[in-house]
Amino acid sequence: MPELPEVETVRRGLAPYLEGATIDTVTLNRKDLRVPFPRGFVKSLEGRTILSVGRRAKYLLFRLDSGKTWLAHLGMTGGFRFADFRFKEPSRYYEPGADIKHDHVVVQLTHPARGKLTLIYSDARRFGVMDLFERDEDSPYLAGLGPEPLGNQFSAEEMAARFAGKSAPMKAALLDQRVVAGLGNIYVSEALHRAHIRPTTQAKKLVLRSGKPSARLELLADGVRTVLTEAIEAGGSTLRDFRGADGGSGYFQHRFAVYDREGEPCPTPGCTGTIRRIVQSGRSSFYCPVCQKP
DNA sequence: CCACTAACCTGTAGGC
DNA sequence: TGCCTACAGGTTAGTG
Repeated sequence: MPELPEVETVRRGLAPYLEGATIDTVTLNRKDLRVPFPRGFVKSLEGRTILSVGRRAKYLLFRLDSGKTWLAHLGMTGGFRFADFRFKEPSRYYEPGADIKHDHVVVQLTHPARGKLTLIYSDARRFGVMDLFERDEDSPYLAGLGPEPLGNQFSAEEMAARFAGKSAPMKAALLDQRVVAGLGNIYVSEALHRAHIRPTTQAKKLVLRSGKPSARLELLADGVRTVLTEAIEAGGSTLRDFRGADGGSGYFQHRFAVYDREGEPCPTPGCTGTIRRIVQSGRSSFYCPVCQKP
């Protein structure tokens, strides 16, 4: 579910409900997700007010009035929702019609204007992560991340510097969060298609001898920015009101040019190619063999 | 340092 | 219907 546009959509959905809200109770239904919850996690959240909901790459950052930051990563299947809840006992909730098997974190909050809310983190595969830290520099998850693709630091020149001498295929190079932070399997295929670059092309081939980016690398920087921006706009339009949303609906309304379209005609104007699927480092890549050059 | 694989975990879709 | 395999939006430890 979550690459950068999805996480940003979640952030925008959560912010109006969480900013200014005070956390009353936190219930962990297990002791870990991909890794254990940090020591003192519950105690550090309870009683605190959320000042803002931010995002870095695919990480959500809840800034607390204590100065600490609650970090959440959604992994593959993680999502937040506000429950239509009933409580039988203080720590056991009941939600009509919901499959609560994978609800791992239940947060009760009070918002000054919206009243009492129950926020639930659900994650079937448990590839998600939660952490707590004082300063962003202290977080092993945030350290080493490359530039935000929609920020000022990201550019073709920046990518050229990172790609110089790299023989790894572009697919792997763009999935590397140290190069650009926030792309995932879908948007790597989409951005490479826009730039007419094959996922198998070696990263260093897009860097000129002078060290400057090739024309296609310039196109790629634009492609990354535009595809992410368009996806955020598509997600934001249907998920603005986050209540009851499963975190994924709406997102799928964004139309992918090549992802999961094996056998379909290439959508590039005038192109006669057919989309192909290949596997690189265990993951699917989709591309057009006609308009995406090696 | 680089490139690649396996592993983490559960659910689902498709073939037979 | 059941059984089996392949695969799924992510990341990281381990290997050569």
